[in-house]
Order: sequence, then structure tokens, then C-alpha cells
Amino acid sequence: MSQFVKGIITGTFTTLAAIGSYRIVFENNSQESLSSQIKASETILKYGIPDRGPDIRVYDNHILSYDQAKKTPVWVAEYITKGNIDGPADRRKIKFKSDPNVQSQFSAENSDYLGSGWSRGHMAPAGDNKHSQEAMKQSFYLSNILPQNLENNGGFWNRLEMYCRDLTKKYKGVRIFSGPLVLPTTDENGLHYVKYPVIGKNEVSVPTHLYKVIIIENDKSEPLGLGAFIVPNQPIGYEHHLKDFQVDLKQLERSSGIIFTPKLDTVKIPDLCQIDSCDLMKRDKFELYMIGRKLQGARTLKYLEKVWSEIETKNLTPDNYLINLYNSRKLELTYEEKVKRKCSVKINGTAFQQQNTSSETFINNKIHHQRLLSATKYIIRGFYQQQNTSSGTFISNKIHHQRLLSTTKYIIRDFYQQQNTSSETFNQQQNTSSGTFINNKIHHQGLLSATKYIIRDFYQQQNTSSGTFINNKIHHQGLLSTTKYIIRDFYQQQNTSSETFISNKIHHQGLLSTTKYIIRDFYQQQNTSSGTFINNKIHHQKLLSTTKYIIRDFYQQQAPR
DNA sequence: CGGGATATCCCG
DNA sequence: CGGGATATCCCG
Repeated sequence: MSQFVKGIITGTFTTLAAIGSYRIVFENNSQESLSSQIKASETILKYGIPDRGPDIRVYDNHILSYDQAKKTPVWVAEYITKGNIDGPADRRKIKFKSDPNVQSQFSAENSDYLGSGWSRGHMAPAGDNKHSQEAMKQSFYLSNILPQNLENNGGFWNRLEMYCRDLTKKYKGVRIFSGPLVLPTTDENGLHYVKYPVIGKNEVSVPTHLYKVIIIENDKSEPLGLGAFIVPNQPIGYEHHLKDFQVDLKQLERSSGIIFTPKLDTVKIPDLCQIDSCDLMKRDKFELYMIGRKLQGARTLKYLEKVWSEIETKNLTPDNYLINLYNSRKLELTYEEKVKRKCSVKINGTAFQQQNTSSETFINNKIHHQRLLSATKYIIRGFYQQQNTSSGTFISNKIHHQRLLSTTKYIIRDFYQQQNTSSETFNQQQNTSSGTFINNKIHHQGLLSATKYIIRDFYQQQNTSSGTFINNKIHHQGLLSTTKYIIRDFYQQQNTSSETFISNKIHHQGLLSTTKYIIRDFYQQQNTSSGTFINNKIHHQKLLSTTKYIIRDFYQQQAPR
């Protein structure tokens, strides 16, 4: 007869106790042989108990046992509810990586999987961690991953995971155990054997099957139903029902060598597929769902249309939600690509580039704004050098220009004040400080006003043909108009919807364009010495250049989406 | 939702 | 020269 000794061994059992706690079986129950066996074990295991690594590894939203030989999990446990499967966590921001908690000697690596023909299949799914980016990141550790057939991974197994998440809508909690199996097969001679591939330099084991145990709980968090499933690690398709892969829990326990819930008498728990349906998502609904996800992620019109054409190819019937999704995304992409074309043509063939708003960018902005101020001063100076006006007009101009310079400074100042705040702070400023808001309004009003005066004076001092005069009027009108739009959008920027963003792009494009026209006309209408002409050209060039930089930086710091 | 491959750049 | 990171495009 044998005797079980559970728990922590202390006292004379120093060799074992020094390492940790173990569940130990002794062969004989007589007191005499027990003490002799304890003594023998300390002799035999003089250098400690052979160590297969930690029994369990605990993460934010899952717990697993890891097989250091196979480089895959043995089992992975989860408890999911309505609360932890919903949220903003984004899998696109995460990459698979070796588990930093596993010794590199026993760790799988991405290179083992890449090009192997096997995909990296989550046991605790990324989609069960939507509530926490950190928890989702941990689910991408390769300790939670095993080599899985790609079609199975994204197809049947994916729908099984969706079914588990759907259960949280009906039941208070869902417990899930997932893991790999290597099951014996029989060859043509009737011989049984276990055979499975290993991949990569770390020889990661490819399981022949995957298992899942699902337990649903009622409002009192008591077990309501239990199902155990063994799914071949190969394409499954849509013909099979989940019940086709259901097994007795006892059978899974024998195959895996695991008792998943030692503290639970599972025999008394009803069959999950009797309590619930065990119906996975049907083919049509699943494909429509995937098309919806792809429409949302589309970045070009071409790709959008390609995805949408799947509707016809696969003979599907889209619902209103999907149709609206398609139309709205199409509208957004149409505008985006239109603007992109315009910008890339108009601005020396260079499109807006994306950068991080590092402190470097911030400093560059400062320099650019400084250059704008400086260039403005030069232009104004040049303006006076080229004019013969009465002293009265001269003084009026000076005042107007002074106001222009002044308001420009204020606008730049406010620009920085509003860029360097969190969106929350920005909100508070917009809402609370009516003083700041009014000041902005005054500054902008001053800018508009000064612009009008400058334009008015421009006409008073020019002798031009009526045709040129009309053209100028149109260009100036455009300048005024776009300035108004920019100011309007400045206030609306709290909302930075993609629509506003696109509008801004168009307005800024218009500003650049009209500025160029005005400068062009300026030269056509002036009789100046060649020296002055060259100086003006330089100044105007600087103005155009800095304007471009400012607009570019403006978009970089707004960073929509 | 579940996953790929490839091109390019940087860097030790 | 190879590994790592990123961008872009793609699949069911």
C-alpha cells in the first residue's frame, strides 16, 4: 500500500524543503520504512530535486503551465466575463515575442515559427484581453502560443473563441482551459504510435490536436454547464458542428494527464451543449463579420473595393450596418486620396510626412515661426522702401503693419500654449477661461482687420489695369476667405474629426495657392530696381517656404486617428 | 476576429 | 552581413 503526503515538508526533510513544496508519494505506510525512505531520498537526491520549471506562471488575465521540453503551454486557464472582453486594447500595436519569464534555454522564438508553415496560435486569445493593453501584450508571449494550422487558427478555432466570448452575454462567468495534445495514430500494420513535427532551431512541438474545456457559471458563480472538446490541428471548415468534437471530460483527462478542476466534482455538472447550443457562428455571418473588420481597416480605395467585391463573389447579403460602413469609409478614403493628390502636386511633389512630435519637432517649429516673424518684418520693410506715399498714408500703414506683427505674435504664442497641453487641459481651457477665449477672438479679429487694411492700402497705392485689378480682388478675396476658414477651424479643432482635418487640408492648400498668386501679381505690378527686386524675391521665397513648414508641422501635431 | 510575407532602413 | 524594427500589403 502507498501513502500520500501532501503539502510542505519541513524538519528533517531538508533536501526537499529547501527547494519548495511538493506532492510526494511514499511506497510504504509503516513508520519504519517511511523514515528510511526519507533518509534514502536525501541521499539519492543529494543535489536537489530535478526541476522542470515553475508549476504555474501567472499573468494579468491568464495562468498557464509551460512545458520546457515542448516549448509550448501544457494548459492555459482563463476566467472571462462581460467586463474583460471589451475595451480599447489593440492587437496591431503588439508583436509576438519570447516570454521574458522563461529561461532562454527553454524558450520558443519567433524565428521558430516564421516560414515553418505553422501559425502562432493563442491559447488565451488576444480578443479575451480587450480591457487591458498590458494583459493583451502578455497573451502574445510565446509561452501562450503553439504551432497551429493557419486555416484552423483563423477559422474554426477562431469561431470557437468567439462562442466562448458570446457565452459571457448569457452567463455571469466563463472558465476556459486550452492546450495542446499529441494523440496516437494507427498505421496500416495496425501499430499505434505517437508522431508529431518539431519546428525551428528550438524544436517547438507541433500538437496533433488542441483541446478546450468550457465551464459556464450562473449568477451565484456556480457551475451550470461543462463541455470538453478535442479539435484536430488541421483545417476544419464549416461543415462540422462543435458537438462533433465533444468528448467526455474523463477522456480528455486520460489523454492529457491533467485533472483541470481538482476541487470540483465535474460528474454532476450538466453538459454545456444541453444547457446552451454549442452553435458556432455560421459561415455567412462569419464572413460578413470579417468583411466588416477589413472595411474598417482599409487604407486605400482600391483595397476597399476589393474587400467589398467579396460580397458578390461569396454570394453574401450585407445588412444595413455593413452597407453604411462601406459608404462612410468610401467617403473618407475618397476625400483622403483627393487631398493627398492635391498636396503631392502642389507642394513640390512632397506629401505630408508623419513624424513624432518630439522635442526636436517642437524646436523646429519655434525656429520656423521665428523665421516667419523675421520674414514678415523684411517684407514690411521692403514694402516701405518701394513706396512713395504721403506721410499720412505712411503712418496709417505703419499702424496697420504693427498690428499685423503684433497679432501674429499672439497667435504663435497661443499656438504653443494650446499644443503643449493634454486634451483634457485643452478642454478645460476652452470651456472655463472665457477670458482666454475672448482674447483669442480679439487677436484673430485683429488679424482679419489688419489683413483688410493691408489689402485696402494695396489698392490705393497701385495703378493697374482694370483687368489686373479684378484678378487681384479675386485673389485677395480668396485670401480673406481662407483666413476666415482657418480661424473658424482653429476653434473647431477640439473636435478634430477626420472631416475637419480634411477641410483644414483644403483650406491650407488654398492659402498656399493664393499666397503664390498674390506674390506673382505683386511682381507683375511693380516697377522696381533689379536690386530691390531680388531682395523681394528672397523675402517672398522665405515666406512661402516657412508657410509650408508651418502647415506641415501643423498636421504633424494634430495627428488625427 | 485570427493570422501571414516582403521591402526598407538602421545599426553593431 | 544579419538581426531588429517599421511600413505596407495581403489572406481566411
